[in-house]
Amino acid sequence: MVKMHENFTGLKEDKRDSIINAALTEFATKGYELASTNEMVKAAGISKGALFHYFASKKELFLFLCDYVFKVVSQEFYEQIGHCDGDLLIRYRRAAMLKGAVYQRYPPMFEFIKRISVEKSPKIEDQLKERLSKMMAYGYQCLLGNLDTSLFRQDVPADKIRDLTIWALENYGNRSMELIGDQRVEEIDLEALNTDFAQYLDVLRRCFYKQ
Amino acid sequence: MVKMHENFTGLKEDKRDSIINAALTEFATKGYELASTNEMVKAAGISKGALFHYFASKKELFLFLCDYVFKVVSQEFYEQIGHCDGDLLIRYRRAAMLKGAVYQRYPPMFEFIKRISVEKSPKIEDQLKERLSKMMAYGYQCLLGNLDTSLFRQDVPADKIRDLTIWALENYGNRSMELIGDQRVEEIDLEALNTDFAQYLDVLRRCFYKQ
DNA sequence: CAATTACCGACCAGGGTGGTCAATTCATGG
DNA sequence: CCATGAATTGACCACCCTGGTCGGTAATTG
Repeated sequence: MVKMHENFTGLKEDKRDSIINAALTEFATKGYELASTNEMVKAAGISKGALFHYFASKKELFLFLCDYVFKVVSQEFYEQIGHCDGDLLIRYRRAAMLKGAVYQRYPPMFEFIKRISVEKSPKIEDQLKERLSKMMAYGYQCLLGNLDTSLFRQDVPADKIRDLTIWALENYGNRSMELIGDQRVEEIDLEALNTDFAQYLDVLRRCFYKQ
Repeated sequence: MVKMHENFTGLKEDKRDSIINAALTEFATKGYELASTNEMVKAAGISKGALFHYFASKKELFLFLCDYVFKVVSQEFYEQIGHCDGDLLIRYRRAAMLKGAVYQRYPPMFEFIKRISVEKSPKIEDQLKERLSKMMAYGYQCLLGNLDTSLFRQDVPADKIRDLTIWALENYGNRSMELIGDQRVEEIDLEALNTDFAQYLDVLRRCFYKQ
């Protein structure tokens, strides 16, 4: 009898992904306590027995997903942005592209992250908090560390410009996600999305940066 | 036997509010289907029988809350903003104050609205959608109708400035809500909150408006 | 071929669901 | 003071879903 996780990590990629995505979706939409393993196996197209063959318990599955998500986001996202450029807007454009790539493979991942960052179930609280704070600190550092604020216009505080930029673009990102949320992955018009995004970036550059 | 709602609307104000807030919170955190009437009565400090003495069913309670929330938001919020001034930033500052006032009386109200705008339960879908779209249209018109875009700088598109402003401030609002979410109502430092907010508004005015 | 592993799904006890209703408390007016 | 009717209670209902088990079958391996 091998360790349980090895049963799972040895699975074929598409099956593994479908289980991961089903579980992420369920946890993301209902939260830890109310998420149903029955719904997960139904959505993933496997049996109940199989799921508990891979993971000893719901809790173990959840924590595995956390670790997995954090690993993916760190490798595919944070590490690709970090310190690549001091220009906040360039960094953010890069972030948007990378986010799209992750989204294509694991659509529910960001919803999952959003959910677990407000999760309050005592059964997993401690272990989750620990993982989250590590993750947040790393993300914050990669996205906002080492910023070249000398690019900003100098007649207003740089930190305010930074905050407003992040907030506006975060909201823009969420709206885009919602808009494309219904469509199938193939039929998303990435071209149009990018030019639209570029226009907003251009406005921000004009208004917030030195001319 | 009077009509059920009249039983409820005739209640003493504090009792009524505590029931409303308990129900709003429960629906906001779990969504329609998973919200538990048992939890509501526990949080409101009334008996199960009392709740179903006021409302014939969970569904009727939910729809009552929708109507109630829409009435409050329309009267206390939208109508106080509408067309008061063409300046987007002035309008938004006013909106923030009003939001605070509503929040003091019904803390979970905005969470409830956020939740029902993504609610998908088929049992209430039609009736909810109808109410929501009416509400959205009215809110949009009051907040963004009749804007004086000639105040904006003219070298970038006015609609982009409007969008970015709204997004940034919306996010700012959410963060403030989260920050004060833990504190009790009395010990919130409104002074500090307002000056902080004013600083961000000032930056936006400097960067996005004609000088 | 046997042996081992991967997987299935009916099944379990326990707990939560929206809603009911006989019984009790309360308020009011005579 | 009681009589009356309304407000309120909470134990109770049948039902559904829960996380997890386990005897069995199918597939893989040596």
